[in-house]
Amino acid sequence: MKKENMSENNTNNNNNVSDLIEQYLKDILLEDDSIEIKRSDVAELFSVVPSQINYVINTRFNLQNGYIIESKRGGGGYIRIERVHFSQAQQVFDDLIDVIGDSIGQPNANQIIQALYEDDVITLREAKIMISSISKDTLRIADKVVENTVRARILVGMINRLRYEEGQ
Amino acid sequence: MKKENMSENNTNNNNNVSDLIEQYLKDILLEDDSIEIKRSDVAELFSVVPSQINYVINTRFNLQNGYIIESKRGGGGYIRIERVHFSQAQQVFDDLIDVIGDSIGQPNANQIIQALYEDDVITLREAKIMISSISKDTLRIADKVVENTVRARILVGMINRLRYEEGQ
DNA sequence: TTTAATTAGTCAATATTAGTCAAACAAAAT
DNA sequence: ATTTTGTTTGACTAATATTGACTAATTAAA
Repeated sequence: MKKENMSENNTNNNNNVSDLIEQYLKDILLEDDSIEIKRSDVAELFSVVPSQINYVINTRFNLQNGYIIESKRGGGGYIRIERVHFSQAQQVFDDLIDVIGDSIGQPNANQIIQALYEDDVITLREAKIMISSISKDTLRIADKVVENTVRARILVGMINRLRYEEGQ
Repeated sequence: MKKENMSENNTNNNNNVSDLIEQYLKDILLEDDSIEIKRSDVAELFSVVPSQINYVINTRFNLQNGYIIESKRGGGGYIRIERVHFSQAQQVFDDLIDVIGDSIGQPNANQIIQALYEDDVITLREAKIMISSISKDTLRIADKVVENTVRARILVGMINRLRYEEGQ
């Protein structure tokens, strides 16, 4: 992972608070793979409204950037930012997701899962779990078009989950 | 028996008393499969009102989480928390499917998957695949009622798959 | 057997967080 | 100059935790 500055400014005359908050969080993440913050604390530290923390997280700490966010509301609530490590097979995942598109039938979906298994990306048990999750009998959606749409989403969701692992 | 939570694999420094009580009870449960507490004692230990113990038990020690609760009022009353071992009892698959019914929200579904992981019925990776398959963001079904129905079917489908895998 | 004491359960009000969304504003691009 | 994109703000929403008044069950004492 590089930590180079995004294109816009190597010139540090940056009075964009969101960038400062981003840098603040990334500095802490240099120490640890995962941090927990209290939204209101960070907001106060930078004198911004709490929802700006959400903005920073949504724009700079999303999955594409290599972070997973978890949070909890209520007393003792928190936002956790965790850095993830991407697996090798990104291109394969991209291609598969491309093939799936936004609709896929059960036979094709099974083929894709089978291929992942044969490529040692997933185990046999994982393959079986995935197959059962998208089977026609499991979904039981009357409208074929909707069924294929939902199946595509589930399959893409699971494949996206294979992209990364937490921790080191 | 895993002690780390899937979503909390790091040092967790939050000030939420309910979480502390949960951890306190789970620490004791590491020794024994079943414990008996006196509600008022635990409440006093953590300086909370007694009914908060009920809150902790209801939210963290329900069947979905792999625990059975029994209690008795009156003099010498108690609350017993008993850990259920999923892998030991086919029956529990039935109970889980019963709990799921034909509709389930994402938080409850995640709890069930988490419990299956903690009881070594599924691996961490399998748990994460399952969670992503039923997540709100994956399904993206506008109608909440339909979403919960589809989620229930997917989860039941996957759990049934695990049942047939039993005994490798 | 009746009553008192001793437990746990329920439920709703309140408190404490984080999330969403769209409007206002600012900066960059055309 | 205008349009497009990114940032900041705050009103409203949602989730979770905490508290306490009231209820219910059980045992102990009168």
